Amino acid sequence: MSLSPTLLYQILLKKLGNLYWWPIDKNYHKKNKSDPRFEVIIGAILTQNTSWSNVEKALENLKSDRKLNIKSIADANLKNLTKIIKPSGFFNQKAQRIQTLSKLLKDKYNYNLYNFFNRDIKIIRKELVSIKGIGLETADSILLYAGDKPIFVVDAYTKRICNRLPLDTETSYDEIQLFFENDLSKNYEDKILTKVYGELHAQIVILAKDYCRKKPNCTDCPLLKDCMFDDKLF
DNA sequence: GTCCAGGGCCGTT
DNA sequence: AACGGCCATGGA
Repeated sequence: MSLSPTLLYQILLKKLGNLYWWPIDKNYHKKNKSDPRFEVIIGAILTQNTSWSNVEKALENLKSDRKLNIKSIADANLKNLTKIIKPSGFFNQKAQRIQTLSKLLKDKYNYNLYNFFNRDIKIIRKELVSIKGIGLETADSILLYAGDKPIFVVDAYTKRICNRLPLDTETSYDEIQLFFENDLSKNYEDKILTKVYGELHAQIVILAKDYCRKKPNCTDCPLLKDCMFDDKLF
């Protein structure tokens, strides 16, 4: 029998456990900290084709300058912002991108992420994708990890794993996303779907980095028994 | 030194 | 629709 997204999730959950990516601390007010949802939004853009360790450096720079908030980035001098986020790479485009989005949150939503996220998922997604520099994956990462919305994020790793296992799905972003969501939503309650989608995406990233690499490292792979890919032919 | 990272845009075919 | 070049730092 072939692998389904649900079975994939169950296997990875057993082997890798919960990864708790970008957990949103809802008591951040009491700790006098900045809104963690905004940090997730900025992180989602800074991590485009970039290792997370580099993104962390850029986020630390923003924090130590007290610039990790909507107003500071919206009103920042673009050249200065570029310098601050330099370690994240592609700094010219990324500075522009985080400023464009921050200005939208400032001008149209009055700095209020509740106003921004408390709408239909598809409407928010369309608005995000209409911003130059925010594509489908970045938009969905923001919706899932910052907006707490049940939407499955598809990345290059997901596509690679679908090809290798294989998982029987089409190749376009939206088709792959629907393939995962249709299957998982049949097997899990609505109220935990956001959690399931968030964990599975994170688990797939770990799987692809540690085992299902470009040059595959199948020894000790959690999916060895369930995978049709033959690394001896590679 | 080489490879690659939790993409997206733009131009060409 | 699909593909190539480009953007750039830092760790393995």
